[in-house]
Amino acid sequence: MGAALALVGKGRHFASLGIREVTRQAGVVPTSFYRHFRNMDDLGLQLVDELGLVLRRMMREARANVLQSDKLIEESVGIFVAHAQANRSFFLFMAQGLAGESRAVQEGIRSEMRFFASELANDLRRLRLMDHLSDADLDLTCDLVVRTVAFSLTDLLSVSPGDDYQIGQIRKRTTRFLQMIFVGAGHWQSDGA
Amino acid sequence: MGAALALVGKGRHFASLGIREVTRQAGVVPTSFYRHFRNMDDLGLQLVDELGLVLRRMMREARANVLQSDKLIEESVGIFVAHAQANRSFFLFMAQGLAGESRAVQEGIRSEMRFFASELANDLRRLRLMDHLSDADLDLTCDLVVRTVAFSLTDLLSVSPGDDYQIGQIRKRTTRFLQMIFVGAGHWQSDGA
DNA sequence: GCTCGATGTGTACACTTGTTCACTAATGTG
DNA sequence: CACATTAGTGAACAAGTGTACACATCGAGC
Repeated sequence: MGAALALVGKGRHFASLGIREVTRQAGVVPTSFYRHFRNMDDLGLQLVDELGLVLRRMMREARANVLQSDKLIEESVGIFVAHAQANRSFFLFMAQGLAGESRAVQEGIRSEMRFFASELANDLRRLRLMDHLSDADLDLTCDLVVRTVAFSLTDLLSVSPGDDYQIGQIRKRTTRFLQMIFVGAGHWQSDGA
Repeated sequence: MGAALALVGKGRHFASLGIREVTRQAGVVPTSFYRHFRNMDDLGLQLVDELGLVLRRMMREARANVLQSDKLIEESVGIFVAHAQANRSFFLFMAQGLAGESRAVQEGIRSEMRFFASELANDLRRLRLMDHLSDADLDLTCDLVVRTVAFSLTDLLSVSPGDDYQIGQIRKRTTRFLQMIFVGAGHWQSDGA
């Protein structure tokens, strides 16, 4: 799994990886692959599981550091950007998988995103922010937020990892996106008028 | 190019296609490939160009049918969904390319999206909607709108083409996303307070 | 009518690929 | 200690891959 991630990190697309290629990168003979996975899709699914752990770690850190609700959005985006850089390959895999070849991987990533959105909704409820929104509308908002952040991933991962200026730009832009969404949510009336 | 699109439409990922595979689908001998393209990346770039045409056609239709600004958002989303279904393979290719293997294709698609966003900004300016926004903030809004729609593509393309119920759900949800964004834009003050 | 450029064909070569099978080295439990 | 399980090995095979080269076909313009 580490070898596959490494290849993805080097710019390859997961869908184009082969068993031999992965085992070569892992410094292991091709047949060893079958000791751990039935095929590449299987490997992908297990990577999705690990991706879940990464996302949960990120959430935990966000919750710990964003208690003072002053610059809530800005801080959260900062943490996201930091994790995206620290786990570049994982997030590359995630961005690729959303439109990937394996339906199962696709569904897995989508499901991680749904989970993330629902946790965000819980947090907002607990903090008594957005109290005027119905449950459905809060879900809508959080879904939109998660999508927006996920799309920023694409920007983030397309600039070279060391380009701090561009990364800063993306962070600022993403922050403004979220601010605009929350302004919209703040003035939202459920009938949609 | 048609053959490559056909394979993408059948669920394959563009990054995993090979020259022989494409020519086989095209009913042509492998060496013929080189009469038209230098390699697969080249093919991808030419597909991006054609994708540009598809998007422009969509824009033209949207402009023609959405003059009465009553249900502007709803109608636009409807047209988008219709085109996404009519040109399924093209949009699949677009969704894949955003996190694809070829940096050039990636940049090409991103550039098409920027163009789309700037055209949208022009239209909104011309219709005198969002008149209180600065140029930069209008660009921000349109960028967010285009991203949101592009992400919906992923949802749209992951359900089977005939599943009208789910497609309707996605259309409604996307519409609400855009409405929320525009509510946010309507109450936006450029200092970001 | 002839030539030329564009398109397609057939053959060939050197690799790479997925998967199989029988075998070996290490590991931790009784 | 012996034993079973787990992870890794090496050789082998049929099939697929990218690319090169010389040759065939065909339609447009002089």
